[in-house]
Amino acid sequence: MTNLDAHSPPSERLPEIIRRLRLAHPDACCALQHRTPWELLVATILSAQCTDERVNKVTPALFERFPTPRAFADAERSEIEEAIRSTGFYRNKARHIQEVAQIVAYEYDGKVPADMATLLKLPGVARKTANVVLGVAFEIADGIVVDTHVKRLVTRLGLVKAKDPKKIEQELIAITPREDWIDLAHLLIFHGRRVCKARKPDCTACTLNDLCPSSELNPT
DNA sequence: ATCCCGAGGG
DNA sequence: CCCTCTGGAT
Repeated sequence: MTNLDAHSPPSERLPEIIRRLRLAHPDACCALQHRTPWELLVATILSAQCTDERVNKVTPALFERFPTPRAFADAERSEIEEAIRSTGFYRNKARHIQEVAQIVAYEYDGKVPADMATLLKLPGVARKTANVVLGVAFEIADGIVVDTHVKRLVTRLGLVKAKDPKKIEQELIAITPREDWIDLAHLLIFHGRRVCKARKPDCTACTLNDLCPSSELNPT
Protein backbone atom coordinates (compact mmCIF):
# COMPACT_ATOMS: atom_id res chain seq x y z
CA MET A 1 0.00 0.00 0.00
CA THR A 2 1.26 3.43 -0.85
CA ASN A 3 0.76 6.49 1.29
CA LEU A 4 -2.47 7.82 -0.12
CA ASP A 5 -4.21 10.57 1.78
CA ALA A 6 -7.07 13.01 1.35
CA HIS A 7 -4.96 15.33 -0.76
CA SER A 8 -3.49 12.82 -3.16
CA PRO A 9 -4.41 13.43 -6.80
CA PRO A 10 -7.94 12.29 -7.77
CA SER A 11 -6.61 9.81 -10.31
CA GLU A 12 -4.59 8.10 -7.57
CA ARG A 13 -7.36 8.06 -4.97
CA LEU A 14 -10.13 6.91 -7.28
CA PRO A 15 -9.07 3.26 -7.76
CA GLU A 16 -8.79 2.83 -3.99
CA ILE A 17 -12.13 4.60 -3.49
CA ILE A 18 -13.81 2.22 -5.93
CA ARG A 19 -12.15 -0.80 -4.32
CA ARG A 20 -13.38 0.15 -0.85
CA LEU A 21 -16.89 1.03 -2.02
CA ARG A 22 -17.22 -2.39 -3.64
CA LEU A 23 -16.36 -3.98 -0.29
CA ALA A 24 -18.74 -1.69 1.62
CA HIS A 25 -21.65 -1.99 -0.82
CA PRO A 26 -21.47 -5.39 -2.56
CA ASP A 27 -25.20 -5.10 -3.22
CA ALA A 28 -24.98 -1.79 -5.09
CA CYS A 29 -27.08 -1.85 -8.22
CA CYS A 30 -29.95 -0.05 -9.85
CA ALA A 31 -32.76 -0.04 -7.29
CA LEU A 32 -35.51 0.77 -9.78
CA GLN A 33 -37.77 -2.23 -10.33
CA HIS A 34 -38.08 -3.10 -14.03
CA ARG A 35 -38.49 -6.09 -16.30
CA THR A 36 -37.59 -4.50 -19.64
CA PRO A 37 -35.62 -1.55 -21.04
CA TRP A 38 -38.94 0.23 -21.56
CA GLU A 39 -39.94 -0.17 -17.91
CA LEU A 40 -36.52 1.05 -16.82
CA LEU A 41 -36.81 4.11 -19.06
CA VAL A 42 -40.19 4.99 -17.56
CA ALA A 43 -38.99 4.34 -14.01
CA THR A 44 -35.93 6.51 -14.58
CA ILE A 45 -38.01 9.41 -15.89
CA LEU A 46 -40.18 9.04 -12.78
CA SER A 47 -37.13 9.04 -10.51
CA ALA A 48 -36.34 12.71 -11.05
CA GLN A 49 -36.29 14.45 -7.66
CA CYS A 50 -37.93 11.43 -6.10
CA THR A 51 -36.70 8.41 -4.18
CA ASP A 52 -36.50 5.12 -6.05
CA GLU A 53 -38.53 3.61 -3.23
CA ARG A 54 -41.42 5.89 -4.10
CA VAL A 55 -41.05 5.11 -7.80
CA ASN A 56 -41.21 1.40 -7.02
CA LYS A 57 -44.48 2.01 -5.21
CA VAL A 58 -46.26 3.26 -8.31
CA THR A 59 -44.68 1.28 -11.16
CA PRO A 60 -46.26 -2.15 -10.54
CA ALA A 61 -49.80 -0.78 -10.92
CA LEU A 62 -48.65 1.55 -13.69
CA PHE A 63 -47.25 -1.28 -15.81
CA GLU A 64 -50.24 -3.44 -15.13
CA ARG A 65 -52.58 -0.72 -16.36
CA PHE A 66 -50.31 0.18 -19.30
CA PRO A 67 -48.38 -2.96 -20.30
CA THR A 68 -46.73 -1.63 -23.46
CA PRO A 69 -45.41 1.59 -24.97
CA ARG A 70 -48.47 1.60 -27.21
CA ALA A 71 -50.77 1.44 -24.19
CA PHE A 72 -49.06 4.55 -22.79
CA ALA A 73 -49.17 6.24 -26.18
CA ASP A 74 -52.91 5.80 -26.60
CA ALA A 75 -53.88 6.45 -22.97
CA GLU A 76 -55.70 9.44 -21.55
CA ARG A 77 -53.01 11.74 -20.21
CA SER A 78 -54.96 12.32 -17.01
CA GLU A 79 -54.97 8.62 -16.26
CA ILE A 80 -51.18 8.47 -16.44
CA GLU A 81 -50.95 11.59 -14.30
CA GLU A 82 -53.13 10.05 -11.63
CA ALA A 83 -51.10 6.85 -11.57
CA ILE A 84 -47.79 8.66 -11.03
CA ARG A 85 -48.97 11.65 -9.00
CA SER A 86 -47.11 10.74 -5.81
CA THR A 87 -43.73 10.92 -7.54
CA GLY A 88 -43.97 14.68 -7.96
CA PHE A 89 -43.63 16.77 -11.15
CA TYR A 90 -46.41 14.52 -12.35
CA ARG A 91 -47.70 16.66 -15.21
CA ASN A 92 -44.29 17.01 -16.84
CA LYS A 93 -43.43 13.39 -16.19
CA ALA A 94 -46.73 12.12 -17.62
CA ARG A 95 -46.31 14.27 -20.73
CA HIS A 96 -42.73 13.12 -21.26
CA ILE A 97 -43.59 9.46 -20.71
CA GLN A 98 -46.49 9.64 -23.16
CA GLU A 99 -44.50 11.49 -25.80
CA VAL A 100 -41.64 9.04 -25.43
CA ALA A 101 -44.12 6.16 -25.63
CA GLN A 102 -45.54 7.51 -28.89
CA ILE A 103 -42.07 7.76 -30.41
CA VAL A 104 -41.00 4.33 -29.18
CA ALA A 105 -44.26 2.68 -30.20
CA TYR A 106 -44.74 4.24 -33.61
CA GLU A 107 -41.23 5.10 -34.77
CA TYR A 108 -39.05 2.46 -33.11
CA ASP A 109 -41.37 -0.54 -33.30
CA GLY A 110 -41.86 -0.62 -29.56
CA LYS A 111 -38.15 -0.93 -28.80
CA VAL A 112 -36.14 1.47 -26.65
CA PRO A 113 -33.18 2.77 -28.64
CA ALA A 114 -29.84 1.49 -27.33
CA ASP A 115 -27.65 4.39 -28.31
CA MET A 116 -26.94 7.71 -26.67
CA ALA A 117 -27.73 10.00 -29.60
CA THR A 118 -31.19 8.55 -30.16
CA LEU A 119 -32.05 8.46 -26.47
CA LEU A 120 -31.09 12.11 -26.07
CA LYS A 121 -33.63 13.10 -28.73
CA LEU A 122 -36.46 11.78 -26.57
CA PRO A 123 -38.38 14.46 -24.65
CA GLY A 124 -37.51 14.48 -20.95
CA VAL A 125 -34.41 12.37 -21.50
CA ALA A 126 -30.98 13.91 -20.92
CA ARG A 127 -27.62 12.38 -20.12
CA LYS A 128 -28.47 11.14 -16.64
CA THR A 129 -31.52 9.17 -17.80
CA ALA A 130 -29.80 7.96 -20.97
CA ASN A 131 -26.77 6.74 -19.03
CA VAL A 132 -28.99 4.78 -16.63
CA VAL A 133 -30.87 3.07 -19.47
CA LEU A 134 -27.73 2.32 -21.48
CA GLY A 135 -25.76 1.07 -18.50
CA VAL A 136 -28.38 -0.96 -16.69
CA ALA A 137 -30.66 -2.22 -19.46
CA PHE A 138 -28.06 -2.65 -22.20
CA GLU A 139 -24.78 -2.86 -20.27
CA ILE A 140 -23.34 -0.14 -22.50
CA ALA A 141 -20.85 2.22 -20.86
CA ASP A 142 -21.22 5.35 -22.96
CA GLY A 143 -20.91 7.79 -20.07
CA ILE A 144 -21.23 8.07 -16.30
CA VAL A 145 -24.47 8.77 -14.45
CA VAL A 146 -24.24 12.07 -12.61
CA ASP A 147 -27.25 12.57 -10.37
CA THR A 148 -27.64 14.49 -7.14
CA HIS A 149 -25.82 11.81 -5.11
CA VAL A 150 -22.92 11.40 -7.52
CA LYS A 151 -22.52 15.16 -7.76
CA ARG A 152 -22.52 15.59 -3.97
CA LEU A 153 -20.04 12.77 -3.29
CA VAL A 154 -17.49 13.50 -5.98
CA THR A 155 -17.56 17.15 -4.92
CA ARG A 156 -17.02 16.28 -1.26
CA LEU A 157 -14.30 13.82 -2.24
CA GLY A 158 -12.59 16.51 -4.29
CA LEU A 159 -12.55 14.29 -7.39
CA VAL A 160 -13.86 17.05 -9.66
CA LYS A 161 -13.78 20.83 -9.81
CA ALA A 162 -16.78 21.54 -12.05
CA LYS A 163 -20.30 22.12 -10.73
CA ASP A 164 -22.19 21.51 -13.95
CA PRO A 165 -23.22 17.83 -14.25
CA LYS A 166 -22.04 17.57 -17.86
CA LYS A 167 -18.60 18.85 -16.96
CA ILE A 168 -18.50 16.67 -13.87
CA GLU A 169 -19.21 13.67 -16.09
CA GLN A 170 -16.35 14.61 -18.41
CA GLU A 171 -13.94 14.97 -15.51
CA LEU A 172 -14.99 11.59 -14.10
CA ILE A 173 -14.63 9.93 -17.49
CA ALA A 174 -11.10 11.26 -17.71
CA ILE A 175 -9.97 9.56 -14.50
CA THR A 176 -12.10 6.39 -14.47
CA PRO A 177 -11.38 3.14 -16.36
CA ARG A 178 -14.31 2.43 -18.66
CA GLU A 179 -14.89 -0.93 -17.01
CA ASP A 180 -15.86 0.96 -13.84
CA TRP A 181 -18.15 3.60 -15.39
CA ILE A 182 -21.39 1.75 -14.73
CA ASP A 183 -20.51 0.52 -11.24
CA LEU A 184 -19.11 3.84 -10.07
CA ALA A 185 -22.45 5.62 -10.10
CA HIS A 186 -24.24 2.79 -8.28
CA LEU A 187 -21.53 2.64 -5.63
CA LEU A 188 -21.61 6.38 -5.06
CA ILE A 189 -25.39 6.43 -4.93
CA PHE A 190 -25.54 3.62 -2.36
CA HIS A 191 -22.81 5.27 -0.31
CA GLY A 192 -24.61 8.58 -0.60
CA ARG A 193 -27.82 7.11 0.73
CA ARG A 194 -26.34 5.11 3.57
CA VAL A 195 -23.31 7.08 4.74
CA CYS A 196 -22.45 10.28 2.88
CA LYS A 197 -25.94 11.69 3.26
CA ALA A 198 -26.81 15.16 2.08
CA ARG A 199 -27.72 16.55 5.47
CA LYS A 200 -25.72 14.68 8.04
CA PRO A 201 -22.85 12.72 6.53
CA ASP A 202 -21.63 9.97 8.84
CA CYS A 203 -17.89 10.52 8.44
CA THR A 204 -17.10 8.32 11.44
CA ALA A 205 -18.60 5.29 9.74
CA CYS A 206 -17.23 6.14 6.30
CA THR A 207 -14.75 3.75 4.74
CA LEU A 208 -13.34 6.64 2.73
CA ASN A 209 -12.78 9.15 5.51
CA ASP A 210 -8.97 9.09 5.29
CA LEU A 211 -9.20 9.77 1.55
CA CYS A 212 -11.77 12.57 1.79
CA PRO A 213 -10.78 16.23 2.01
CA SER A 214 -14.27 17.05 3.35
CA SER A 215 -14.25 14.54 6.18
CA GLU A 216 -14.79 16.10 9.55
CA LEU A 217 -12.07 13.76 10.77
CA ASN A 218 -9.43 15.30 8.55
CA PRO A 219 -7.66 18.62 8.99
CA THR A 220 -8.50 21.12 6.29
C1' DA B 1 -31.98 31.30 -13.13
C1' DT B 2 -36.45 29.43 -12.69
C1' DC B 3 -40.10 26.29 -13.02
C1' DC B 4 -42.33 21.83 -12.38
C1' DC B 5 -44.33 19.03 -7.97
C1' DG B 6 -45.28 15.47 -4.01
C1' DA B 7 -43.84 13.12 0.18
C1' DG B 8 -40.94 12.27 4.10
C1' DG B 9 -37.29 13.66 7.59
C1' DG B 10 -35.44 16.75 10.93
C1' DC C 1 -40.76 25.37 8.72
C1' DC C 2 -36.68 23.96 5.43
C1' DC C 3 -34.20 20.36 2.96
C1' DT C 4 -33.87 16.44 0.08
C1' DC C 5 -35.00 12.84 -3.21
C1' DT C 6 -30.93 8.61 -9.11
C1' DG C 7 -33.63 15.96 -13.55
C1' DG C 8 -34.93 18.25 -17.52
C1' DA C 9 -36.80 22.09 -20.29
C1' DT C 10 -37.46 26.98 -20.89
